Amino acid sequence: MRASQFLVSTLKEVPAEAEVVSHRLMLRAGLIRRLAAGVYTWLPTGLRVQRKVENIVREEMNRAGAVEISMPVVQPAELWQESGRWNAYGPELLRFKDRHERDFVIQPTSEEVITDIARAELKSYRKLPLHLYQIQTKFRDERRPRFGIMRGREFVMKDGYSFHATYEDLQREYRNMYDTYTRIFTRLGLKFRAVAADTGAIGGTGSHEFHVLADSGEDAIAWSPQSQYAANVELAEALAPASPRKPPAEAMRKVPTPGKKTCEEVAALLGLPLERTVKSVVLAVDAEGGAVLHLLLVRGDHALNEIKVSKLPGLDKFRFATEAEIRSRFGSPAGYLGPVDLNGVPVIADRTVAAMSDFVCGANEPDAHLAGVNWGRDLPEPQVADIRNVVAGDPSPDGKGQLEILRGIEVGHIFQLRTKYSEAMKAAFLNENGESKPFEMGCYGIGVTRIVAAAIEQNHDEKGIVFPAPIAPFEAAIVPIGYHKGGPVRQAAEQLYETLRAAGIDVLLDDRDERPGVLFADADLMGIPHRVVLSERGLAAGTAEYKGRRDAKPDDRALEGIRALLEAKLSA
RNA sequence: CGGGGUGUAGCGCAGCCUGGUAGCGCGCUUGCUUUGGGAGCAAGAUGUCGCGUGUUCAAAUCACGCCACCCCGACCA
Repeated sequence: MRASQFLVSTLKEVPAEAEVVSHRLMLRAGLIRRLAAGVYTWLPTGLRVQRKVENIVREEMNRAGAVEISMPVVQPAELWQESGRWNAYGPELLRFKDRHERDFVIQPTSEEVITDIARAELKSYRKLPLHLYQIQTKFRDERRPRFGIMRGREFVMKDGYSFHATYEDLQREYRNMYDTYTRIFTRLGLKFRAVAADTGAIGGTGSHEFHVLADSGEDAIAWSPQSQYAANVELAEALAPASPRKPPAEAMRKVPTPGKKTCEEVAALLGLPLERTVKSVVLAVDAEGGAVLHLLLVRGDHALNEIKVSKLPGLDKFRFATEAEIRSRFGSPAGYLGPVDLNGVPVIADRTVAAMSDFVCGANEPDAHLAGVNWGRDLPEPQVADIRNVVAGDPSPDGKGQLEILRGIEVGHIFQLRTKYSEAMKAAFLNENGESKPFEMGCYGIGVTRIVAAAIEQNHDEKGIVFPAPIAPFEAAIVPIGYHKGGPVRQAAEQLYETLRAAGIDVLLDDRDERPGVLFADADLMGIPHRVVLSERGLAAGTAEYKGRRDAKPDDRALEGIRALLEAKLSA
């Protein structure tokens, strides 16, 4: 591609709308332009990147035996009513009426349509298994679109759905997809990790997320360097401390703590480490006859895990208690609450808290805390559960090593749906015995457009994007200095351009009539991985200058060897 | 949806407090010079000051309403 015939639309200054680095760089490098909140035009440079991601995904899906299909973006409401998601999905599902006042949606995913296809086309076990996928525009009317393409409302997703006669066969395909996703993200040139995940609202049993690692990622991943263990922090189990609880060493006493409401403030006032304090969180469960309050305890430096809490019996529909509820039940404002003398409020202590002795907690009266508190002696032994997020240094749940915490951006998710949709939509096949059975289903998603943003979050520097070669808009750039003067530079540039194109290299010839600084800056900003500079000076010596995007300094190379050099770099 | 903030040229911003014919930088156009890291000089073009209503002789500026967008919290690829 010649830059003069392309649209290189770079920005020196950053539009004020962008806060996160990938969003800023995507705007500056001319990959995208905003059209509405969470809705973006993909400019030619950006679309090249998106297509390269798509093609790798498509190749690997095909290689894995999946078959491409294309389902409508606009789907009739009837199917969604049939699956129950018309009511269950909420306002993120974009709905509208056509001219006949019939209800339609824009697909956020396509379980309904694919299940409808399956029940019509897959009537016999002889047609199973089958895995159908599409790479398609999705729309989710997010509460708050943000971070540019990372959490847009319109985005491109690869969504695949597999149909099986047995659970065993679903599990086989699930492992197949796990391996396929691993190959895809490896080929994309990204640092990533597959983690065990919560199944969330989609339901089903097994589930893994694939995260691109980046410090700016929204998700926290717990993993053990000593083993294969990796899980979303939402899910990772916090084991009970290995050492038993120490016997009481202090007497329980009330200490004045005026105005000190947080564990941090109380620990600082008393000169104690935060690990000696206990944080009290009041949850409410609405029931007939009024809300029932529960007191949950985690160590002062730990955080409550709401997903774990919601899995406790009776707490699946919890909410945080209001200040008024707390005052009337505890006789104290929030900030001074504790588990001692509670007259009947159920207490659930985290495993770590249950193993603490001589700890500090609220006294259930304003401006006072209790110190030297001990289970058994000062208050009854509590109900114990795992209700906190793991932190770095916790023992790995598989018993091997200590956990570390990584930040990640979720770009893929695989689920075993089982028969959730096939039963709801009466999608069944006849087995060998002539019996009608609901399909065992799996579903598998990859956020194609999000991958572009995640790749940039993971790979950038002060000059701009540093794309992995497999998804860069161009694999290499030829930057001729003085192209418009004609002469040997122009001639050599044209010749090299043809040579590289003939070798199958996706190269940009920057033939724009700009000063060298502009050309260099743009090539860096767009993240083109390899750059070849041609100048009169170099050509006189038979050399061109090569620089990799991550290299600190350029190298002079024989002009003749540039093609072989790039081929070697690109196949590495 | 709750909380905070911003809307002035394609982009980044000043002007608003204290009302009086709209500015700066970048970018864009033309010419000359320049040509190895976002050039210099000169001449230009580009604005319903987010929208509406009100106050006023006069509104970018004051008041009220609306809209859009951004940031922080609860969800997801």
